[in-house]
Amino acid sequence: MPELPEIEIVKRSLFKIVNKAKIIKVIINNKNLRYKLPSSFSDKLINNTILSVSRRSKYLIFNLEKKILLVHLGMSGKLIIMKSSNKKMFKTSFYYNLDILQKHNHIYLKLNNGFTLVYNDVRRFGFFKLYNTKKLEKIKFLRKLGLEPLSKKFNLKYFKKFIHKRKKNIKSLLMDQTFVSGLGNIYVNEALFMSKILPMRKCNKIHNNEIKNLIKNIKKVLVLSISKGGSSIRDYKNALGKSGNFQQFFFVYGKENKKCSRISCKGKIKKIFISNRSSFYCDKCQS
DNA sequence: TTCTTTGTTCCGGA
DNA sequence: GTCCGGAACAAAGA
Repeated sequence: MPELPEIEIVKRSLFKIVNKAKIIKVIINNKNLRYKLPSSFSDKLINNTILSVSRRSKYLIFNLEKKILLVHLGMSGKLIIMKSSNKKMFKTSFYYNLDILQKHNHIYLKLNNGFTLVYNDVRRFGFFKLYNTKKLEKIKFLRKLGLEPLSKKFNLKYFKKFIHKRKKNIKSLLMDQTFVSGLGNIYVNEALFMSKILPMRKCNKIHNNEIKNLIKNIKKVLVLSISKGGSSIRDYKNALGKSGNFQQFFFVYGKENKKCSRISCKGKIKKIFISNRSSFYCDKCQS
C-alpha cells in the first residue's frame, strides 16, 4: 500500500526517465479507474512535455508546460517504466515485484525518449486527473491537505494547536490527512509502536514529551523507509523480478499474535479495529 | 458467497 | 458551525 515513502521513491525513480520527455502516444485500456477518465483525456494529454515530477502527500504531480497531471496510486496502483523497443520493464518502487498481470495495465504513456510509462492497478482505486492550470491551490485534492510530516513546521506547537479541544484517538488523528498528510495505516501503526503509545489513546491525553517523541519517530520511520527504498532502487535494474524487501522492517503491522520485537519486552502484538482500520500494537510496552 | 484491503467522502448525531 | 465515528465506495483475490 503506497504511502508517503513509496510515492517519494516512485517520484525519484521517475526523475531521469520522464523529465523533459514528451508524451507522444496515450493508450487507455480501461478508463474506469477511481474516477472515470473523460473521453478527452488522451487528446488533452498528448504532445505535452513533462517538465518535472513532484510529490505532495501521496499524490504524484506531473508538471506539464501548461497543465498538471495529478496521479494517485490508490491501494494497488503501480507505475512501471517499459523500454519501448524490447518491452523490458523496470519497477519504480520496491514495494512490489514485477510479476504483474498485463490485464491490469490500464494506461500507457509513450514518451519520445524510447520509454513508456505504464499504469498498472489491480484494484483500480487509483486515479489520473488532468488540470488546465499550473496552480496547485486550484486542485481540491491538494488544497485541504495538512502539513507534510517531514516539514519543520510539523512540530509540537502545530500538534498542540491542532488538537486543542479535540478528543479523537491518536491513531485516527495521524490518519487524518487534513492534520498531517502522507501517513497511512502502516506507518501510523509503526510510529505509535516506536513511541510506546496505544493507538486508542485520546489525543488530548497525550503528554508533551510523548508528542515530541512521536513526532520524532514519525519522521524517523519515514526517512528510514525512504532510505531503504533508495538503496533498493539504486540497483533495481539488477533486481528485476526480485520481490520487495519492505515488510522485513515492520515491527507491528501484520504481526498479529507475534512476540513483541523489543528485546526486553514479553508482550504480544494484538490486532483491533479503529475506525474500520486494522490496528496493531504490543499489549505490554505500548500504553 | 463472504470477507478483506485502502484512502477518501459523506452523513447523522453530539 | 464543528467534530467524530461509522458506513459507503471503488475492485478483485482468497
